Amino acid sequence: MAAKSTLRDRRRQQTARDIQRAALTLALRLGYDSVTTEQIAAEAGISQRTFFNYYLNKDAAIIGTAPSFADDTVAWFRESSGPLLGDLLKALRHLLCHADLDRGMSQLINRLLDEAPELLPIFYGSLKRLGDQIADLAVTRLGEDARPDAELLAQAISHALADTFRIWANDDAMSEGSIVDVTAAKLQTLRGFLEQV
Amino acid sequence: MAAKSTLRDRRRQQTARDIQRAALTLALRLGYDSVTTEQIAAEAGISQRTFFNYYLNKDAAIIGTAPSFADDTVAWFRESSGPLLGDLLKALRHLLCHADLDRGMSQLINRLLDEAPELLPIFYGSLKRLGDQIADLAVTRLGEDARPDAELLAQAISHALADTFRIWANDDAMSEGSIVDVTAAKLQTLRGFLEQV
DNA sequence: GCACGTTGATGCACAGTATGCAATATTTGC
DNA sequence: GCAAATATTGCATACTGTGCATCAACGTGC
Repeated sequence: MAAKSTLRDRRRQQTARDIQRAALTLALRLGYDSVTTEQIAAEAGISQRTFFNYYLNKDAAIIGTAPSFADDTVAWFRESSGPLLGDLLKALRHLLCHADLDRGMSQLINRLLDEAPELLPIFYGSLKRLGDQIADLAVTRLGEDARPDAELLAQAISHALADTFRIWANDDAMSEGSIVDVTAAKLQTLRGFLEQV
Repeated sequence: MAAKSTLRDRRRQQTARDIQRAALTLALRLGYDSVTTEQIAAEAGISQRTFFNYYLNKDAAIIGTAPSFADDTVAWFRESSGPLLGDLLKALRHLLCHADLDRGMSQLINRLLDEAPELLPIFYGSLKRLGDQIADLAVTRLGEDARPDAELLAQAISHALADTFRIWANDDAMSEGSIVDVTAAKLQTLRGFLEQV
């Protein structure tokens, strides 16, 4: 799952980042709608056709590619018998530990989201992939019948995580390690609301 | 906010439904990707240009237009001092009461979602509009500072509501009145998960 | 280091989405 | 009925996204 570290793969990853950076800076300068995929490709030094080899669409280029759970994390989760939410958060911790987060890029995304809130659905939608993975994990414990409930939980978690990312990106004093802690706190706030029936 | 019941508005609403029905049946018959907006327009008896006067894009035509809270519901909510979640659910009850739900159309949507799960994001995304309204309501109680938390709560509510709609559409024995009850139950299940840290 | 298989980059053609604009038809309010 | 307001439509156009064929670059086994 990790990069194979051959020249080809390193270049591939570099190009993917170049494209994302180009997309973000151009969108910040000219507005997301005004920027064309052709411009982004030009700025990244590739052809438009190659742009679509890297990202399925313009949205995806802005957000970049979300990380996935490592196989051993999944294996650990299936075996563990701790409390569900606690274990899910631990799995997230592993994920974030191995993914090397780029605060600079996150800040660009944040600035763009501030200027163009209509892009928020894209942002949250991008976390859907991660949310699906969380739901899959939860289903291994709850059983397939509970998938809708697992998805509801997973969606709440990934939403809270997305919020936390925005906080982290804008607060240099905040460590990567505390991301999941803040997410957990947000989820407890949510729990509080759900009790007020 | 409700239809002004002038000839023009009745026609407008009828055309909107015709388009949605055309979009759904064609998508079910031929597959969502294969259907073009031109085909949908033809099936609905209008021009392609008019199609885009009614819906901003192809996705929106499939989902239709989500209802909004009535002004008096909003007014009531601001004055009420009941528990937050309870009042939000009451507001939803009012909303569903006044919106005339079309089970047939909902069933079509459901069948389509079963065949093409890749459309689920569109479906949940369409509830974002409703989620935003719920968040706005909640913010009138919690204050603007708590908007991220309000949005987290609102998103959980609208997700649970969307799930419930799917159940309701496929279960003729289920009454409209019990929709919010089932939604509330789902939210309590979620609360249970959030306690398992 | 060389030849061969694999993978990536690119140009081109093309179908489809979506918007602006101007002309035309329909509805409404008076 | 008539004028103002609003809806529908055709047309031109910009842009997104895909399939396909070709060419260049890399990796591998020898």
